[in-house]
Amino acid sequence: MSTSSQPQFRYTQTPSKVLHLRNLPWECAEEELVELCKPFGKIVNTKSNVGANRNQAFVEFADLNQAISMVSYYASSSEPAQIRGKTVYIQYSNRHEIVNNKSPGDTPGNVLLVTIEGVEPNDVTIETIHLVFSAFGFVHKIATFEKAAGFQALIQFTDAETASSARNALDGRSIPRYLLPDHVSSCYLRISYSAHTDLNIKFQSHRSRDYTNPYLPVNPTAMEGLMQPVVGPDGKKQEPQSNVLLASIENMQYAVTVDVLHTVFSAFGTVQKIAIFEKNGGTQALIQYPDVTTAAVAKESLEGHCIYDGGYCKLHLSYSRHTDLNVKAYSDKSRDYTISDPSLLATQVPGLPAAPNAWQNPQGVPVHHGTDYSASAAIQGQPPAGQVPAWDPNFQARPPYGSVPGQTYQSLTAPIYVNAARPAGSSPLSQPGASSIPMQQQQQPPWANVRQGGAAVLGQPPFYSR
DNA sequence: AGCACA
Repeated sequence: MSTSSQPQFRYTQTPSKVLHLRNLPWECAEEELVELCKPFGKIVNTKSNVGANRNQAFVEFADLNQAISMVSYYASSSEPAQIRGKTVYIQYSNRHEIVNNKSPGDTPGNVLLVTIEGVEPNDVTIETIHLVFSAFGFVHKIATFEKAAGFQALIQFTDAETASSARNALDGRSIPRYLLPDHVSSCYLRISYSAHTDLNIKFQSHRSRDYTNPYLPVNPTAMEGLMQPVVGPDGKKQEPQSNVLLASIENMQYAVTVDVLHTVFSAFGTVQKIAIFEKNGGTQALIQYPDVTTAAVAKESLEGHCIYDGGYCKLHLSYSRHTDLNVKAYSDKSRDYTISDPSLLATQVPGLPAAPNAWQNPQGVPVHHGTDYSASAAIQGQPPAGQVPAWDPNFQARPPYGSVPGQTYQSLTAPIYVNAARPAGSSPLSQPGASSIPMQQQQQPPWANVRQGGAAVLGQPPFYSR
């Protein structure tokens, strides 16, 4: 009898854009896969360290013919495909695309995000970190900070290759015992790539260093104790005030855009910058004011209130530890209103006064994480030429506020709004057609109209419904 | 040396 029950034979596999590579050398890097495969076409995705032995990988070409050309070439070649002198076996994968293979931290860059596990921040000095990572090349800058994930450091190398060698050598390893205090038994490094390319270090301090600029001033207040919690009159700890507010948005039934936040928070003063990001499955935003006083007023006025009536998009506010956000001048998740020249909006020239403190917000800065290898321009926060973001075309498509009442305008991206069609009594706070939204810009945002079926509470900040 | 669930 034939063995027809076997699922697949190698000679009957159907071609696929995705190739399955096995017998790879130990810890084969994605760069090595790309080197091997890119002569045959454009690689749009990879997945390495697959299988029990982590010695298999997948490579996806842009075009089926490119995958066919690679398989065909090595099928008839006298020299087998090799990486580090080891023969690599190549077949068509039985899938036709690599799905969601990469977390952002796997996209190589010159800056590493290092989480130091099992230690208190004081156990590992910045000098120790510098020593350990200098073994792989010149360390330009280091910024350390404490996050929910623990004690972390951003370490900037000259290039992605140097960073990669450090990551490959140190990820999962411990800092040598003799560099640690006696009471620390183990200290594991978890290393991924940061999306940053250039850290902005303001001061030499116990938490940050710029080794490219020895004349950078030493920050007297950046030493111990700057961020000690303030104790209030009731003895409770109060978080230190800041000009930057952290807003958590609860029950977000409607999209909350940068523009929505800008209008809400502009009621209390000039909003300099906004960044929206996802954290712990929820949506959060950072809103930067010029001063602490303005932020404090906004916080007190808005805490617990809803952007939309009916309990939708409820705001919870706290003070951020940030003082100056590093955000893209214009993206769907961030805005820098301090850049006034429209030509700068598109290019965000590095080194402008308005682009500081890259290191302060390693997780909050919205960054495009493309799986395409050509996406590096976006990672650097600079839109490719010719792809200058435009204002939402819906803005222009809408009639000015106060046009025919009752007329409905539908947007692809927002819930349906109806001009001034708010049911009487749904909110005692805002009057139809008498909005006092303090507009900072000429553009007419879609939500300036009142949402159908309930009064939006935009526009009269001191009286938001709870 | 033989197919991924993060």
